[in-house]
Amino acid sequence: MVNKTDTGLLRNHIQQFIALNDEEWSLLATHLSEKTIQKNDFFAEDGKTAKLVGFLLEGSLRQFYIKNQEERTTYFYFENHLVSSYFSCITGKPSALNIQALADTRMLVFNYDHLRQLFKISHKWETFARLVAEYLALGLEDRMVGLLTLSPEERYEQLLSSNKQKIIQRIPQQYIANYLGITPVSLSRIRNRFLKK
Amino acid sequence: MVNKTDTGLLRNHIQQFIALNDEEWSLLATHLSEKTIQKNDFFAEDGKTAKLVGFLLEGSLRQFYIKNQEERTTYFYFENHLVSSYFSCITGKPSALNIQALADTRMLVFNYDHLRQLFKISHKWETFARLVAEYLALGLEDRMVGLLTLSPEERYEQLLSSNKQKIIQRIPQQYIANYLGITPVSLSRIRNRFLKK
DNA sequence: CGTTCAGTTGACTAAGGTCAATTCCCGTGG
DNA sequence: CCACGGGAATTGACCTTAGTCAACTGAACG
Repeated sequence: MVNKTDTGLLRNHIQQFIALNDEEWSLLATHLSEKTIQKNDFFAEDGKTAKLVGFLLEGSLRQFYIKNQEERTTYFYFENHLVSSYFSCITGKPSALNIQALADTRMLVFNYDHLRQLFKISHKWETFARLVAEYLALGLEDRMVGLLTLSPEERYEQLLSSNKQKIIQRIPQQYIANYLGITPVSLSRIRNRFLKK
Repeated sequence: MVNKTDTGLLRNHIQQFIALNDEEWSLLATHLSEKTIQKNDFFAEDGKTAKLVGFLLEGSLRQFYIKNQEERTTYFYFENHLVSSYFSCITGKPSALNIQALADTRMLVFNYDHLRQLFKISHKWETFARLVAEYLALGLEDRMVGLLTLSPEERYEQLLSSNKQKIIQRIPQQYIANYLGITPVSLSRIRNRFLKK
């Protein structure tokens, strides 16, 4: 059911945060399973409590909130990254956000509650959880500062020159606009202005 | 030098995150000292590596970035809260932000490196560090979603109806405007529109 | 070929930014 | 007690840019 190549990718990913021997790794590895999501189906949905953490093997996902019937995209996920409705997992409350597959998607999944057990009994897994939270906070800070200090046009230019080329290459323009906090129409104009420079 | 009432406040604050017995507490308590900062002086400064974590006893501080010679306020600190240039502490790199006293300020301080030692040897302090990071990430997510989904006017209304009354009451309007991502002139107009409703 | 949906373009509107003048508030010194 | 100075906040005039709505284009697909 779960193949060794895939679990190896996840292990490598986690080992960017902490060093693991086989025994420590098996604490999580024995609880992995595989999950596929069809394009446009949801990994997490507004109002539902999310329990699963995923590790993306193939495909991509889009994370968004809904405010006044409008979507606001906050994140894109690609291969080799962990995916979760983080705040629902750690608080146990219903998710306020949606995570939807932009393409047919394959992932390894485990239950966050199991991870929670692990970091109660294992200092090392607790360290992992800390580092993930710190990593997340760093990313959020970055995004917040961008929204606070840059105009939509500057945010687009920053995206172009960032290491997030995957977003430019693989995400439809309307979602990129949404991610930048503007309408698709405005993004089109910004691109137009930008070409003329 | 450090009085028991003050350290008690910090212990209470930390115990909102984790339970501590006297021995565990003393691991940190023995490394506390007091620090005062005059109004307009800095607790952390752009370009300098920050090592200290503070616990605010009296006063208030403002945290801001500087982009194109303009300040962008991201946070206000009040009594009974931890203060630090978090990302400088955890990464060891120079701080990108400034933390400046808005009034004469008194705090307890300890060195982040000491805390880092603690969570290497103590699972419980590691848990504390995780919970702080999670708390921070939650707050940042909230702020980011606000910037992405609300207009400046809506952000101001949200601030009014939030549990952040201290900001309204104690922070000069120009800094509030900056925190909302707008100019003082615009905030003044928004307030004016708001009164007429 | 049509159908559909993403992206572009045009005309108009709304809201915040900019710059400058004015008012308000508060503390200081005569 | 009043006059003055300085900083914060307000107000007015004008500018810039994103939003809205609608029409149009173009590529993908059956």
